[in-house]
Amino acid sequence: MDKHDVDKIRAFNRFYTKVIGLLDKFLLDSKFTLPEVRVMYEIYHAKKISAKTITELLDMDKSYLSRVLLSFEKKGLIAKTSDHVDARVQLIALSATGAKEYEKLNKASDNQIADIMENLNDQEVNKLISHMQAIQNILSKISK
Amino acid sequence: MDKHDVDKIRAFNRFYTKVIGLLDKFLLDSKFTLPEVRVMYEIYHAKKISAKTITELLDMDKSYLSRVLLSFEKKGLIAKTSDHVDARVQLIALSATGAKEYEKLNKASDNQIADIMENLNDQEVNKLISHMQAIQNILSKISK
DNA sequence: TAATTATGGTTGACAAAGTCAACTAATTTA
DNA sequence: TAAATTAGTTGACTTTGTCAACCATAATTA
Repeated sequence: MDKHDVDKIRAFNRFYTKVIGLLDKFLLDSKFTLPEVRVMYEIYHAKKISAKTITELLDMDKSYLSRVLLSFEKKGLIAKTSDHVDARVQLIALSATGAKEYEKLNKASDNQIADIMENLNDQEVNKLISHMQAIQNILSKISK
Repeated sequence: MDKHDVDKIRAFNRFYTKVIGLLDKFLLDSKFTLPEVRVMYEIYHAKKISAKTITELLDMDKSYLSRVLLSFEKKGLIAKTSDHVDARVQLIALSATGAKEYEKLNKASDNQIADIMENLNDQEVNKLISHMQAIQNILSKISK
């Protein structure tokens, strides 16, 4: 792989770092921080999940996560039930309130994306998505 | 733009957030922090640049940048010269030491990318890059 | 099976990253 | 030329993230 290729990949990384930063910035107006939103996402989609699994999925420090979860508990957003098989493990789930909050956030985030993509026509959107999927396909070979 | 499209875009964003996180993590082993490296990048490529411009390019708080630059100055990595036209402006450039440090970092970063991409064959690399460029093309219409 | 080691999670103490507002000095604008 | 703006610095602060010690439970092994 030559230097030129590397440069192009790094250029894309810088470019996309900004894109993500732009999108994330908007979340800052919500009641939740970025890592909080990510944690909520994982809980919401797993329905029931251990703290350990979340740290693995998000590559997040367990002490940090513990505090995030504590704050969720105080706000009544999650419920913990202990695992029958392993008493060390606590299974976390969103409460009804938590799920509602998450869905609200999620919808706002969807709208933000849709708003931004307004500037593209259908063909461009289709192409964009297929390029994204192609990248995921190629790169998913690597992380294995 | 329908919900399905939005989902796919957001999935890619999550995916690529992890990719970038993985690549960035490696920089943490260097003498510099992530924002420091980004600032060095801008100074290196502009050769001479004002703090203002850096804040715009990186969307960075000016007070934060000011401290980063201070730390660079203490380490002898940059030199400031005042602008002849506007005495409020200080033009920042990397010192010889600073440029050398940056190049070292940059090379290490290049190697990291090259290492990772080892797992792909030439065709995959070419496709990856062309997908990346296509995305940049499409999305650059938006940020305008 | 008793002692040791490993694991999930919490806590305290801290470091890094980022923000906000007030300020100085220079520059523009009215 | 007085008022408003701008580039950059500083102080005080919050948020984000890390590290190590610790507790309780579980798994391993002697």
